[in-house]
Amino acid sequence: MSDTHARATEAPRPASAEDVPYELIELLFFAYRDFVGDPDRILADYNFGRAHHRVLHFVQRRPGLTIAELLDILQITKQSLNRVLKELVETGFVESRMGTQDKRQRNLHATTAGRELAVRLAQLQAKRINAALAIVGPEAGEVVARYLAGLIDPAERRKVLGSLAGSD
Amino acid sequence: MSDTHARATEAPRPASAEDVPYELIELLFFAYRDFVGDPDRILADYNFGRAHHRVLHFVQRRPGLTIAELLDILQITKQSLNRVLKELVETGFVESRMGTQDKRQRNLHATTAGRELAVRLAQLQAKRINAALAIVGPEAGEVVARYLAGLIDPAERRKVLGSLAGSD
DNA sequence: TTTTTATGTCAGCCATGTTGACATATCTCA
DNA sequence: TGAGATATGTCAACATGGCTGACATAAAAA
Repeated sequence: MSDTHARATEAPRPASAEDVPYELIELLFFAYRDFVGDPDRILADYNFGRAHHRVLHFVQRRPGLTIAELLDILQITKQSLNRVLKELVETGFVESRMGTQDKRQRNLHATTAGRELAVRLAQLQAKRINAALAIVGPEAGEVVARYLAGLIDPAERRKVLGSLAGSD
Repeated sequence: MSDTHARATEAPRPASAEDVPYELIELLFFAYRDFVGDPDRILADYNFGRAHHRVLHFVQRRPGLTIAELLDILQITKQSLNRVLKELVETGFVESRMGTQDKRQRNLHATTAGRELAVRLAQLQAKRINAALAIVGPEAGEVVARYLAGLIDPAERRKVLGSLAGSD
């Protein structure tokens, strides 16, 4: 892909003038748009939005998660988190228990209802993911996972991958 | 991965109870989060947000795009689009010309400044994408592209893929 | 005991999505 | 030609989910 079509009279390489993978950039946009679109419709029935979904998802996947850990995952402010978390607790989808070791901390858990909703949403997304996998071939899962991991900030990557493996 | 560990006494399959690819679901979240994070910092210097970026990007990639086509791509309302588009036009990054065939239409074009900004942002994202590609191996690009295409709504897919090819 | 840490909360702002209503110019069709 | 459909623009109001800054409390740590 580098020197395939030598351009007439040009410098060794204009840094990265035009090896921009526009196709992947746009596919990522379209794919993500539809990927998060599925749950949105269901969440609307509960008067929840995407923010609620993200919180519920990670609480369900990482039982006992603390507020600080959740903030680190979502990379939003505690005020933003609190708004949706409070609603999830008040409506009985998430439980917030005082930490046993450190009583300042809160350990978050999905309730039965929370678990059910989270799983329902995850299955919806799974359907789409597995359909895509069926098109490309199942061996693509591994490749795509490593590719997506490669898109994560290098500084974050180790931590994220560790938390993925741990909760699996 | 299907029947590897046969479960003792269970029905043929509970529909899709637990073959949920949580790893991919979460990787998609983290990857997209960081992928759109890069441009955000630059856009802030221009008092632009993500919405401006998306508009500028597609206008630059599809010169002469009409309002209706852009709305179809972004899947937002014309009021939402108009707010950011107006700003892009007023600040000289996008030009809106009356259609030649159909004078009701507007054909959108990036100005020189608009093109420069769009390319700069695309190169930033390209850096990340190419870094990920370098990790997985260049042959992954093809696989990932087909996978991401598979995530797009089937009803939309043909149209989207057509527009990608056309603008390449 | 003082300080730091983990969390909660109030108040207000901003960006970007939404709906609904309505205006204008232009095109199309009977 | 005249009626209706179409493409766009715009006003107003509202919802969601980010943000900053300030301040409060309880518990841990120094």
